[in-house]
Amino acid sequence: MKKYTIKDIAQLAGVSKGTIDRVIHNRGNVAKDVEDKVKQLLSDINYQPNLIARNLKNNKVFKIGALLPDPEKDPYWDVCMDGINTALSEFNAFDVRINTFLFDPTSTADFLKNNEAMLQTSPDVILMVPLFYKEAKRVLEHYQSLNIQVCTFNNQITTSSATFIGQDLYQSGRVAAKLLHSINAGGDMAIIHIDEQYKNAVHMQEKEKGFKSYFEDVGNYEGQILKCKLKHGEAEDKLSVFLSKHPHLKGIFVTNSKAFHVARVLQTETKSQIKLVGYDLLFENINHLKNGVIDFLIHQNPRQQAYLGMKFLIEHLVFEKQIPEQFLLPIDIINSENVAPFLRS
Amino acid sequence: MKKYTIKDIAQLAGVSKGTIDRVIHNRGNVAKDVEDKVKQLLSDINYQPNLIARNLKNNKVFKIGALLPDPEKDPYWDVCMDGINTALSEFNAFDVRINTFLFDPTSTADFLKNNEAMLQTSPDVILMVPLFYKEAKRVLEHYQSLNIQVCTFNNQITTSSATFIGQDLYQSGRVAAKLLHSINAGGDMAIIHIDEQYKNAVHMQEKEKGFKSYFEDVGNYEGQILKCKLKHGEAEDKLSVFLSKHPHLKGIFVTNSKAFHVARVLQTETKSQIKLVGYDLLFENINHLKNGVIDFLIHQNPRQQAYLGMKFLIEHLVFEKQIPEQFLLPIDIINSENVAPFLRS
DNA sequence: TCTTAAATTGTGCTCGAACACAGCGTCGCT
DNA sequence: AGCGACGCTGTGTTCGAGCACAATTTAAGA
Repeated sequence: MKKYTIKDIAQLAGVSKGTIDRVIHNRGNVAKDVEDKVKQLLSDINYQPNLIARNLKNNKVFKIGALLPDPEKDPYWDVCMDGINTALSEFNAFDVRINTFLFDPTSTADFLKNNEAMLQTSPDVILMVPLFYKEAKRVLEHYQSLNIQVCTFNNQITTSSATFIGQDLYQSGRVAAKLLHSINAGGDMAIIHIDEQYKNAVHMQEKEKGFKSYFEDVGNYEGQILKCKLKHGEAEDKLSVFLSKHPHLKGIFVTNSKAFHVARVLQTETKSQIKLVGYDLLFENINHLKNGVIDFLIHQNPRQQAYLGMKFLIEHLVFEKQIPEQFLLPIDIINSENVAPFLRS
Repeated sequence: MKKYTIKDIAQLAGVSKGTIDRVIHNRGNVAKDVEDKVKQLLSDINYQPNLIARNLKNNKVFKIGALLPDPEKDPYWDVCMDGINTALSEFNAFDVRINTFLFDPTSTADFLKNNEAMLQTSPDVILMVPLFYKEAKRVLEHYQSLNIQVCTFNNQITTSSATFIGQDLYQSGRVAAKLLHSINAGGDMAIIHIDEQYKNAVHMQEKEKGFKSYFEDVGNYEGQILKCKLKHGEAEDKLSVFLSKHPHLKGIFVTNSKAFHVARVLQTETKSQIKLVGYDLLFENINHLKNGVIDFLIHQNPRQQAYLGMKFLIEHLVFEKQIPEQFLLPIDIINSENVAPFLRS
């Protein structure tokens, strides 16, 4: 219960605080028997250094590098900065500085360029969205060799040792399936991938797998599970064709934040009975959620992901806390009635 | 960007650090013109004192009093201690001590007794669940007169100035309504209050109001909205009678954590088509969620409520942060597929 | 003008950890 | 014996804020 200081321990051990300090930091120049005795004492009383005092003395400016997709190019990333700033303000007692670099989420070259720029600022730790698998892998290996702690979020680079913060995508596919199953008596279901690029391929595949696995677990589900890929620009036209081909379709699962494209098409059909589940609280998605065309959205909570990443990194720097290898956020189910508080928290 | 210290400011103002300190803390004994000049300077450079150094010097032990319902009497409260301990461990760099007092959630006398005991420990700030309106109101007024900062959660005492952390109950009723509306083609709905006691009356009424308001907004909803109150002990028998009286019933909304009672009854009916929505991740509720008798649960997140309360209080003590008057948590929708991570986070 | 009280301002120590440096004893070598 | 080298230990300063107390200036009264 009582908090021991180095001075207390010095007195107990009958030596000076300098010697205790040498033992604690393994700085040598301590007689073997004294070292053993002090080490024993330290563990006996479970000595915890006063981190306040340590930080005051060290008086260090911690530098964090952030490498994120540019929200101007994709509004999905808009809220990340909020999360980062929340974490920063929680720790504004400490001198933590951040250098943010925004890359074009469609350009691997821009990713690498900004990564170089970030390296120039010689950050102590790094927060990044490893959007491009191959490039991110190499970059992460580089940081590991430099012994720089990294937190990644949104995308999991499984081969990397960097900490990952995000959702269980397979399970989120199952959540979507369960939702569509709940709100439909039965019928055909469609998994729709929109604007699929190789960078997101793994994402969408995991969700698809989870979705399918749910209906397999249900056991001889009466309807069919269809699949449809749509490319940018032609998405809405192709979708209309797809819908007319499948009149028994009862539910649609869009595997990314582009559900609003589907919603636009469904909206034109009079009295569509097709239920729609998608991802992410984009402005247009929320509008369709409120007017009833989208039934549920799954919230991936990029704000919280960025917030947690920052928090982990800062606590690591300031308190030398260990960062978990992986942190999976809960899968938030959103409908028209509970959406409001998620937009600000 | 640069961090100014008292010494820096003293130099800039051409006085000693003692004078700066007197100005900052309004301790008087400073010539008017010097005071004005220093104050101007402080605001010009937006001086932020180094809270690390302040805490080191003050070296204070902060005492928090906690007054919570006993989890042994109602398992709903089980996870509160987890939340409290999480907050405590996040701030273990500071010397924050907590004295927890558990009261019987069925006894106002026990609430008052434990409150007295807590007062004896002379806490700096207090975290409490003001379960009993009348008694809690008086207690809170007392603390206000003692100038002790209080965080309450779970129950809102609207007349009090104490901070409240919890959910928007009216809105959570709307969420339940929307969910039942989504998973049913139509039909009668029942709001079921189980074990209603005066202490929870407001709770349940708010949820009921929200639930009804949703169906009013839908506009000439085809089914009826029924209501049913069940008392402890006879709940399941009375419910069977109620169900046989209302054969067109399609959905049930249980306004507290006792949905498992309804689930037990529904389970016996072969192929029941009645959908069920309730509250809280109790063990038995989760089992029924997984076997499909309960369709959705609304998570009130008592762990998070307790965690946030502690966090607010500690940040207030340590960093002198202001605590918001009210903090409403998002309303989490839980089904069988996303329940897992909520049990530990 | 001198004395004394009051008003103002400056100095120095403290908190706990980190680390530089000084001190001291022992040993070996010439 | 004299000398440095080395191993070990103790001392003192630093970080920034807070506060007690010393020091100085100013005002007031005789």
